[in-house]
Amino acid sequence: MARMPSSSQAPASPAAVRSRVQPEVRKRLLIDATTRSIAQYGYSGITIERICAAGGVSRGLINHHFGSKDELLLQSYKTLCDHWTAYALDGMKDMADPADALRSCINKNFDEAMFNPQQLRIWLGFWSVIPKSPKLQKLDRALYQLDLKIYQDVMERLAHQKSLDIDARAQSIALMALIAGLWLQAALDPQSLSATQARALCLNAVAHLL
Amino acid sequence: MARMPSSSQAPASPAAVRSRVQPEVRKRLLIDATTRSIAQYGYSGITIERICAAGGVSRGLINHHFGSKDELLLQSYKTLCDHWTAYALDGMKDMADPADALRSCINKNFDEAMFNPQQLRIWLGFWSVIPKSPKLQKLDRALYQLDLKIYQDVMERLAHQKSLDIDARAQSIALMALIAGLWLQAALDPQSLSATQARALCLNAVAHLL
Amino acid sequence: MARMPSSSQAPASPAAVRSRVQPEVRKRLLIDATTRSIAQYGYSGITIERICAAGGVSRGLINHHFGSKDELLLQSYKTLCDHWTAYALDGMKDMADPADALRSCINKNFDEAMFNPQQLRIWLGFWSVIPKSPKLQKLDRALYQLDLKIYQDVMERLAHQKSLDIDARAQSIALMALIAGLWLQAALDPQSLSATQARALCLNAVAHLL
Amino acid sequence: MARMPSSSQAPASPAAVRSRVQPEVRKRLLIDATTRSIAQYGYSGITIERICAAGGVSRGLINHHFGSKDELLLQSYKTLCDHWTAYALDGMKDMADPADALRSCINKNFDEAMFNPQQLRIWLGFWSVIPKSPKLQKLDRALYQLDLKIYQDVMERLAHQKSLDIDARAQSIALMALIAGLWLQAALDPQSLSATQARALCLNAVAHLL
DNA sequence: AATGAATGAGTCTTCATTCAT
DNA sequence: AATGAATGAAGACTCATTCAT
Repeated sequence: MARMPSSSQAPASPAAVRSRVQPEVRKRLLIDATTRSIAQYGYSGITIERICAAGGVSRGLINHHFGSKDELLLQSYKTLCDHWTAYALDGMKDMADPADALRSCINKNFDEAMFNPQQLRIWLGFWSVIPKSPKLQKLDRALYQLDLKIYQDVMERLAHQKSLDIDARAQSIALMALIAGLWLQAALDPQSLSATQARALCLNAVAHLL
Repeated sequence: MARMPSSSQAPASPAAVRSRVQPEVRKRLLIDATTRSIAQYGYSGITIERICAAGGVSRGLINHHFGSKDELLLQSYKTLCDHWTAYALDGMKDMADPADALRSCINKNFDEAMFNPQQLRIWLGFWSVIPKSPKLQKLDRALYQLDLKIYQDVMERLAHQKSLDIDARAQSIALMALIAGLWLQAALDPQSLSATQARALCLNAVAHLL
Repeated sequence: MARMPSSSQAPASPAAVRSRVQPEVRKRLLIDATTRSIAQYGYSGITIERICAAGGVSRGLINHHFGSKDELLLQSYKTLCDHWTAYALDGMKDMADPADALRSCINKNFDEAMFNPQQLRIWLGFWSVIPKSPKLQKLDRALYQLDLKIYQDVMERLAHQKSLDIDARAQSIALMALIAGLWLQAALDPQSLSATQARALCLNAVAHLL
Repeated sequence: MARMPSSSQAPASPAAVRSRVQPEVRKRLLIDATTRSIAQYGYSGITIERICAAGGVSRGLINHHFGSKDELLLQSYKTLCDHWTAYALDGMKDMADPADALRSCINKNFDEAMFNPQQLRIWLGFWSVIPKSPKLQKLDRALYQLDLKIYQDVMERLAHQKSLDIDARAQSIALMALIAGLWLQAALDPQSLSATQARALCLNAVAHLL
C-alpha cells in the first residue's frame, strides 16, 4: 500500500561532503525537506535556510534547482497533490463494488499517513496562501475537480445499483466538505478529534448509500 | 440584524492632524484595520505599515497601544471570535422552536456578512497560524466548544421534541465540520460554491431532524 | 566662489546615538555619503553597508528614505548634475565680456574642486551605468543640452563681437568633447595630465575666438 | 548528399556533445563572448553564467581556462587593446604622406567597426573599472602611450614637412582627448552625435596641420 | 578538456521594534 | 497619545568559485 508522506530521514551527514546526485533526486529531496519543514515550523516559519538545513544541503541549492523559493513551494504543492491523487486512486480500479470503493475512499482520508497533525498542517499551510497565488489556486482547483469526479462516479454507481434517486454531485461536494472540515479541525486541535471518530462521522453521512 | 464585519470607515481625518482619541477607540480602529488588511493582503501579507495605513494612523501606534504585532493579532482574533459568538447567539434565545433555532444557526453561516471570500479568508488566515500559537489555539478551542455546545443543545431539544434517538454531540461535530469545510472551499475557490448551495447542503444534512 | 563637492566630513560619532534630523538633511547626508563612497570604492564597489557606514547611519536608513539603492543613486546623480549646473552658471551673468565668460567656463572645469581624481571618478562611475539606465540617461541628456546651450551662447556672442563666421554649435560640441576627454584621461591616469596642462589645451583650442 | 571526406574539422556539433578543442581556441571564444556580453548587458551586468551562455559553453569553463573572472576580463581588455593597436597601425607604414596618415588615423576612430554604441560601451565599461584595477591601469597606460607616440610622430613629420612650429605632443594629447570625448558622448547618447559629425570635428581640429 | 551540481559569502530588501520629539 | 525617523536582525537572491564526474 502506498505510504503518502515519504517524509524520510534527517540529513544524516554533517554536509561536509559535497555529495553529487542527479538533479531530479535533489529536487525530490528538497521538496521533501520543504514539506517536512512546513510540518515543523508552520508555513510562515519556513525559510530557505531551514529547508536546506532539513535537507542537509547548502543554502544556495534551492535557487540552483528551483530558481526561487516560490517555485519550490509551487512544486512542493504540486507533488503533494500528485501524491494524494495517486494515493486516492490507488486500489479503486479493482473494486467491483461501489460501496467498497466509497468506503475505501473515505478510509484513506483518515488513515495514519494522512490524518495526523503534521500532515494536516502541511495542507493547512498551503491552503492559507492559495487565495493569494493564482498558480497554487490552479493546482488546487484541479485537485478538487479530480476528487469530486471520483466521488461523484462512485456515488452514481451506488445510486444506480440501489435504485436510489440522489444528487450525486451535491452529495459529493458535501462529503468532501465534511472531510475537509474534519481535517481542518484536526489540524487546529488534534486532541478534539480522533481518526476513528472522524471516519465514523463520514461513514454515517453516507450511510443511506451503503 | 447584526452586521458581522464592522469594517467601517476610512481614516476620515486629513491625517495631518494629530488627533488624540480614547485608547479604546484607537484599539478598535486598529483591530478593524487589521482584519481589513488580512482580507486585502492575505494573512502573510500584512505588515505594521499596511495596517496603520489602512487605519489612517502612524506606524508607531500599534506598538504604542498593543506592545507588539502579535498582541494586535491576538486581540484581533479575539474580537473576531467574540463578534461571531455574539452574532451566532443573537436571536437564539427568542426562538421557542428548536427547529427554527437550528435553521437560524445554519443560515447565519451563509449570509452575506459571513459567507464572502474576504471574510472567509480572514478566518483561513488565522487558522493557518493557530497550530503555531498556543494563545490563538486557546481562543479557537474556546470558540469551538462554545459553538459545539450551542449546536448540541439545539439538537438535543430537537431530539427530545421529536423523540429521536440521536448522538447530538456527534451530529453537531459533523455539522460544524461540514460548515467549516464549506467555508474553506469557498475561501479557496469562491466560484465553486454559492451561498445558496452551501446552505442547502447543510440543511439537507440535518433534514432528518427538521 | 562656489565649492562644488560638498563632500564633507566623516561620521564623527560612533553611531551609538540615535540622532534624529529632518528627512531632507538625512537625504543630503546620504547622497553625500554615496558620492564619497563612489570616489573611495568605485561605482561597482559601493554597497548599502558601505554608504551607510560612510554616513554614520544604520543599514536600514537608505530604504527608509529612498526606497531602494537605485533611487538613491539616481538622486545622487541628479544632485551631482544640479551642483554642476549651479556651479557652471555661477558668475556667468555678471560677465559682460563673452571672452571672460568662456575663459571662466573653461577654468571651472579644471579647478581643484572638479579636476581631481576622486571627483572625476565619480562622474566616470555614473557614466558607465548611464547606457543601461533610462532614468540616468535622461538626466545626463538634460545636463548635456544645458551645458551645450551655455557654451553655444557664449560663442555666438563672441563671434558676433569679433565678426567671426563660425559654427558655434559645432565648436561647442567639440570643446565639450575635449573637456570630457581630458576629464576621462585624468580619471584613468591622473599622473598623465595636470590641471594646468589640461586647461591650456582647452584655451588653445578656442584661441582663435579669444 | 555526398559526405565530404572528413578533414578532421572541428565538429560544430549540436552542442550536446562535449566538444574538446584547443585551449587557445577556447580562450578566444570566451574572450569574444565576454566583449559581446559587455555590449549586451553592460559591464556591471556580465556574469560568468551569461558569458558562458553567450559562448555556448558550460559554467565551469571560465575558471578552468582563466582561473578567475578577473583574469578573463583582464585578458579581454588586453585583446581589445591589441586589436585596436593592430588596427590603428594597420596601413600606416605604407603612407608616405603624413597628412594621409593623420587623416587615416582619425578616420579609423569613426568607422563603423569602432564608432557604434555597442563597441563604445565596451570601452566605457572597461574604463569605469580601470581606476580600481592596477593591472587594467597598466594596460590602459601602455595603450595610451603607444597611441600618443603614433599621433606625435605623424604630427612631427607634418610640422617638419610644412615648417610649422607646433607642440606635437600637446596637440596629440588634445586630439586624443577630443576623440575620447566624442566616443564617450556617443556611448552615453548615440543619438546626439553622428560618425560623420564627429569625424568632421576632429579633422577641423587639426585643419591647420593638413 | 568539459560539465554542471554544490557551496557560501555577499548584497539588497523587508519589517517589527525602539525612541526622540 | 501620537508621529515617523532610526535601528538592525532576518530573509531571499546573486554569483564567483570549487570540484566530482
